Amino acid sequence: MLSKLNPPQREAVKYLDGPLLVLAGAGSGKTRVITHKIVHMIEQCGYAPKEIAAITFTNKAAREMQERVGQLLSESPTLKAKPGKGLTIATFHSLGLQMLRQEAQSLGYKPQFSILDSSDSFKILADVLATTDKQLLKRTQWQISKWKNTFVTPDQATALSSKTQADEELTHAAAKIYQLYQQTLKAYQAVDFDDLIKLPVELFEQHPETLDKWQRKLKYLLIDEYQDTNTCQYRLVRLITGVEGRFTAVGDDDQAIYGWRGADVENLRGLTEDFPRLKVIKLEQNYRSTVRILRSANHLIANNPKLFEKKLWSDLGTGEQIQISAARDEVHEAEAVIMKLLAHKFEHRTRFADYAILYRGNHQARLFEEQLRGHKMPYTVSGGQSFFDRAEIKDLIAYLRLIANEDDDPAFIRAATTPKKGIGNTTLERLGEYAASRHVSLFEAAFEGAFQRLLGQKQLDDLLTFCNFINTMQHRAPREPAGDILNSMLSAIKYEAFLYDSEEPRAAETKWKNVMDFVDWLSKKGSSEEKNLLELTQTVALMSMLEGRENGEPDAVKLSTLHAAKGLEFGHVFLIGVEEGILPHRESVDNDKIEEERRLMYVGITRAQRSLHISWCRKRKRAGEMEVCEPSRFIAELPVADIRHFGGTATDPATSKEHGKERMAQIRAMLGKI
DNA sequence: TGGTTAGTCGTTTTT
DNA sequence: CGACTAACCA
Repeated sequence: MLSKLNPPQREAVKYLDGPLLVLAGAGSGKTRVITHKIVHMIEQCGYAPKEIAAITFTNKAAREMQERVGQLLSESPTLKAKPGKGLTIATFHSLGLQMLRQEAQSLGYKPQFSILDSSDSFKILADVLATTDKQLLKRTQWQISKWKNTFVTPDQATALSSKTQADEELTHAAAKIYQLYQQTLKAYQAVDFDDLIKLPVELFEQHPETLDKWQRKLKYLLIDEYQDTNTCQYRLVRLITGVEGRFTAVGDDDQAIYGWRGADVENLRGLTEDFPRLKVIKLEQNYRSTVRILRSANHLIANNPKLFEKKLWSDLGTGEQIQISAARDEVHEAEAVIMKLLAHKFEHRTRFADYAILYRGNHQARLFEEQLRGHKMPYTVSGGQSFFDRAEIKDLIAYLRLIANEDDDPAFIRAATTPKKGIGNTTLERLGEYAASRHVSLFEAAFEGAFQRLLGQKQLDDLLTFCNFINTMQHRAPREPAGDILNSMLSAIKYEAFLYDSEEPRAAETKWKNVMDFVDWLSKKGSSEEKNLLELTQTVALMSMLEGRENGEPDAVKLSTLHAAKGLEFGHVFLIGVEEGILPHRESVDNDKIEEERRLMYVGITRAQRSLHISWCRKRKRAGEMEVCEPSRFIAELPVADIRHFGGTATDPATSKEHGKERMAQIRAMLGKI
């Protein structure tokens, strides 16, 4: 097995004498190192699968790694009998969830606590702050998250704020809100994403015996995308792997693109200080891209200060020049890119799946989706939570959350009111007031006689019908298959009829299809992992549907944000909207975040194996108004010899129209022949 | 209580 | 331009 690796890769796989940091440039085979190391440890070094945990950054990466390890294990001649069962391959968040679920009691939570996504916690904050000021709410949310990730308690936050002057009042207010927010979460028996990492850390620091238990359980950690680790996650790693540092961290400082989420590249440097015995291995051979693509990437990233010196090289041939096209506006850009893609596909006899269209912000996908649909081309959009953000899915999840955890008031409110079932604002307001005065959940309050006397007969009947329904589901959930319960729940609440009542037929149809997809996916997951509905509910909060749907469309053009594309590779990449204000994003330009934007561009470029097309618009519609755009400064940072402009450059707009037309006609003619 | 309508508001990236 | 909200009627 090791013969398939190059010398530094092999060294990284075999090294188990102490903490190891693998600095792996883009496309240098870092996943390969992790997967082979896992198998090597099981096969050659006597590790049991359940003693190893590999931590990835996204669910997608986790699933991919799971597959690759499974593949390697099944090929292994010595391990025929032993499957990789018990092996942990998970994101930080789902590992945290696993720990939290088992240790919930010692933190004052029940095991079936709810997990809130950022929009849930946003709503809670809006409630607590009693404001609709989005800016303020966003800032507060960000501040609280930052406090959580640096282990500042509400009390400490209050003390801290008195030292500063400028936004003392603001910070002080935020500290107060922080406290209320935490109390609210506890009352709902809910945790937010930050808590999933933070609470295990606190637990381990306060209960050495629990830490000891987990240290003995997880003997070795492999961490992917280490440059994206935040301080909290790093602390968790240090706790689990102990002073000996039983871990391999794999990362690339040039691909650090999650600084805004609290990830700190300093954690990479911190490793060398915290673990003096740290061994560093560099992987510098790129197995992915042509020389031109790689040279462009290197040339660009050379404008950033270096943390670790490394020189990536490739022997995959020079390859084509990088094409840089200017489009008249964003509609033309989408049109031109799709045309170009079709022509390219025809010319090179490739598959749809060989192409990716990458962009900075999710909304940029829309026009391209329209074009792709118009041309009947198969495509998939990856962009994280979009599926779970859909109203119809959130509706169902609200029911699931309430069934699993009756203290979850936000879920109660959503489920009680969608679809409408005669429970209106007045009823809920009274219920809320009563529940608050008695310090119980909405669900519990509904059953109390003192409250029931406050309602009219019809209101009470409607409310109790709903609560009794939830009660029934709570009893059935642990016993029956997830799929059965979901289906009977859907018919009980008449969800399909509700959709067709309140939507256009077409919209209702797609929504209902989404619901059915969701149900299918959950029931499959339930039976394959032998989990009941209650257990599934928590994991659902951490999933993005992407993985469930990807299987459906084997040969499709991939649309993805640059963030979501990290770790993936594509034969041919279109990098779109490469303009000032978008690729170095407006907000980042002011805030000293240019370097991270450059790394984002770097990530985009290095996704490409064979060809790269960059496009930008001379004009773009923004909030209904046409706005003049400039090409991104990053385009000027590419090596001149490796790029070729189409449709003119920033300083040379004259040729654009003629050339564009000519090129378009060419492409149309070519397509006509098919 | 629930649906409709006329205004307002604002667009990074994700677990 | 479109998504989301707050006041307004049935």
